[in-house]
Amino acid sequence: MDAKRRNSGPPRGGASQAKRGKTAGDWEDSPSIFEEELALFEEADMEAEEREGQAGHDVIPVGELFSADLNPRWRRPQAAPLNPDSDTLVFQQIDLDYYLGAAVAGMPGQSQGNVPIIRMFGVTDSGNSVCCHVHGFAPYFYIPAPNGFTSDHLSEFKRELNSAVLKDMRSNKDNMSVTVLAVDITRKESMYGYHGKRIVDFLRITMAMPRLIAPAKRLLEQGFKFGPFPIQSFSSYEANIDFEIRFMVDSDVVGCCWIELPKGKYRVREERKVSLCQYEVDVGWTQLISHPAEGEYQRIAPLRVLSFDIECAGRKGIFPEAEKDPVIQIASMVQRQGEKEPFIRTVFTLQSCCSIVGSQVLCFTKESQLLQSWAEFVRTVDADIITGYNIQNFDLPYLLNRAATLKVNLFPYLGRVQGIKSVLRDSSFQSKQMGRRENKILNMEGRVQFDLLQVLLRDYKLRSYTLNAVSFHFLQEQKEDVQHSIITDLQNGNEQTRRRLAVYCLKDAYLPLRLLQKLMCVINYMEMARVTGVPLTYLLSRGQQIKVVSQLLRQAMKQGLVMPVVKPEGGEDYTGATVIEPEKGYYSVPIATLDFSSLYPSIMMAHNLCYTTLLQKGSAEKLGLTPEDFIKTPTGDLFVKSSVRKGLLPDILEDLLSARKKAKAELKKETDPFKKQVLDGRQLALKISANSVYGFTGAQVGKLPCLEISQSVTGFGRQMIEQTKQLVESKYTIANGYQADAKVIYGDTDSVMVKLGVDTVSRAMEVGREAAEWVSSHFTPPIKLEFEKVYYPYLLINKKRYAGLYFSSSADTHDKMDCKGIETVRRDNCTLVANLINTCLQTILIDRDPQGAVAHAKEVISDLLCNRIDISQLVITKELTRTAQEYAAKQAHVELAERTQSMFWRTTFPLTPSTTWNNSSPNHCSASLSPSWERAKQRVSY
DNA sequence: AATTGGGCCTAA
DNA sequence: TGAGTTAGGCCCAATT
Repeated sequence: MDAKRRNSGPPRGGASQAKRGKTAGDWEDSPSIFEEELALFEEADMEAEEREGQAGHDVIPVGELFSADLNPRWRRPQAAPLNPDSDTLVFQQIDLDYYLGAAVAGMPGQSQGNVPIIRMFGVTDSGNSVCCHVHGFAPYFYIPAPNGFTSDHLSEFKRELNSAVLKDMRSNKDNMSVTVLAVDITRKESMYGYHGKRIVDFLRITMAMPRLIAPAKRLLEQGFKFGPFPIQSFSSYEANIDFEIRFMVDSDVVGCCWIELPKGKYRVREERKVSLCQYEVDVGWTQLISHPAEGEYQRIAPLRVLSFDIECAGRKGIFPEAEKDPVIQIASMVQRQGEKEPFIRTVFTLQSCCSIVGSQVLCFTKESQLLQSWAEFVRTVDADIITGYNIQNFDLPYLLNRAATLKVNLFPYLGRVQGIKSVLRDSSFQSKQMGRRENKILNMEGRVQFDLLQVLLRDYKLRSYTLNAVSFHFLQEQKEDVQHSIITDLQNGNEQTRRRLAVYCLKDAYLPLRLLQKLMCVINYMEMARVTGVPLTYLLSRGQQIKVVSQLLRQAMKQGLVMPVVKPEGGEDYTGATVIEPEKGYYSVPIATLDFSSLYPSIMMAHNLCYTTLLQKGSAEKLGLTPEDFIKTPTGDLFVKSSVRKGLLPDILEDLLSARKKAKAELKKETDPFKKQVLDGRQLALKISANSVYGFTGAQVGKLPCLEISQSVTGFGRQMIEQTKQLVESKYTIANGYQADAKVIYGDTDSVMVKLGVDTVSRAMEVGREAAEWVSSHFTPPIKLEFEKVYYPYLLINKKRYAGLYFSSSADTHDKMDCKGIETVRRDNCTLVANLINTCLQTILIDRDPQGAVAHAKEVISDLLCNRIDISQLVITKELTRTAQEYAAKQAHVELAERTQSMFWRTTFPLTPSTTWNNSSPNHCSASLSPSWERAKQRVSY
């Protein structure tokens, strides 16, 4: 009955409370700033509550019972009555999926059997949640109509295909009789290749369910016979489009856009609600209005973001297992998007726990009740976005497995649809960009899982991805200091030690929120969803390709073009960019850098490179085109000019880049910091999207590879960088009256580094600007060479490896020391190496003292060899996951000894001028490793 | 002792 | 079922 006793924590009182917690054990070292922060929330809350007239919420109930009304803040604001005849419903859609269900009377579409129904979840301006069932949209795809096909053949085709699909089904558990809903003749054109605007008949085949598309496509491909036509194989178009994307493209809905349901055009569900949302409505797919993200529709609804963290009582030295080790605490924080601080801060604990000012502590005697109550809490709070750190692969799976072990049957319903169980699945995701990645997947209909770790892994290259390291890196803040090994001891202590643990747990729930805010993740992802038109969830669960496909389909639809399905066949790699042979060395003169901005997108625009403009073999002759109608790219591929037909890809790129220009201009004018963030997120999304179009065409295992485009792009790029070098070196010469002969000392892909022969940074900037403008005039717009920066001095070590002081904003002071490709920016070296090289580079570039750099390096090496450096402090290599850490720790000794010295001798010093370092015996270091080093190596070699 | 291929990570 | 591209440095280990 211990935990049933009402908790007797000290009365709320800010600092005194915090101090009291500190005396509880010897792990306490410094005062916790975080606790003071929490206390500040409390004060703000009290003021808010006085205004709102609510009861205080810092009561600490202890026991077994749980009520969803424990805290009035948990529930969403009361939803005003909605009358579909007189009220328009407007909400921001944040998640979109589909399900198969019985048709709803009065809604368009099939009425027999199960039909696909699109489901949109969202939030209104007043913070009420919405579940919107969209009816009447069915999946479809195209095939070219066979020769001689007329509308008389439609019904026979349909009947034959329908029976073929039915026969093909192994089981027909839905007892379907109609698989093919409709076949229509429609005038379309394939987007692949230019064939003289040959608009031909296509059959648009509408199926009853998305999963019937693939078999229908396969049957038509394998050879299909109907009516008087001979057996033939049909290629298919747009048969590989996700149903959600299909719907969004066709209805002009983009990710996270605002949706309006006009009065009189929708129905409200009262009794037959299936969701937990406040409003649940039905609408026909053609009745909804989708607002483009412009003007007032750029805004973001007050979404509820829930961040949580769990603690488990593991056994000594063993990673917790859900089958054996209990969940002892769950901390949750809920924040409205756009607000500065979380308005719900709560921790559920197993056994009693002293109060924590600024947060609500709920104690439970039974773990199963803790779990069930937390699930109830999630459903009550009705979060739109769920975040945390590694929740996808740890916290959520652990909770689910634990709940299953304890048979907490009401736990695994975490989504917004009643009766849908949240189930764990394994998935592996593989791409060249991110390698092979094993992930757990949990369905939570209507809530977006936004695991901060996944976001960071995708968007940031960091040395370490622990929450602690990440928080320090971005927030200059760290976790509460609690070692993993003592968590179980804290739990088994008393209500004070559990309080210590709860503060730690709360902070781990709080930090992801802070990071989300600092990095503007939600805003940036929403803007990406809006720009590319895919649902928010796709951005974290899918790759780059789907974003381009979504844009391509939208653009193609406007012009009556359809996208073929191509079977992936890996072929030869094609040639990429040129890297100009570097004139390695140290330059104590200003080096100007000229860059082609958005090189690949601008090449595609300038030369009208696209699927729709590609002239395949023999096409030019067949179509009777004259040489004025098309161009030949450096790789020998032919594309028609925009005067014949403007390409889709150039159109998309122009839209993206002009939208970016607009966003940047608005950004400059905007004063509201929140709107500024949105605009900045948008311009970033637009830039990234423009740059990924090229990659999409070159993705050989992709949705629509076209190597003619990608190799032409790189071909033009190679030609351009070469031409730029020649232009600059031919104009800026002594013969032409300049101070010296200019020399391009290096260049990579889209940039050239030029030694102009001037002595000052400001002069280099002037000449650089002028040169860039002059060179630009030799290229087709929008191709543009821009002056970007001056390096002074500049150390050019090798291809893709250099460092220099970066001057851009001012000619008097450098903005930063810029390092490319060197150990300082690589994550496969220990920090000792990175720091050492960084110091050496600073000494060389800022102090201009190469001997000083050598002296420093010698000193560190000697410290190393004489064991004056504590090796255990230097262990940082790859810490990509929690489990990788052990391995990294074991490897570090060896890496430290071996990499440091070999890297030293070979890379840095031969290039520093007038170095006297003895380079004659590169094995010197390893030969003189001390016995203790040898022993250390012995210990870790296995 | 030099060469080669794989792994890793970065530049653009 | 779905995964953007190539160029290139440097370390390591195996091979000649």
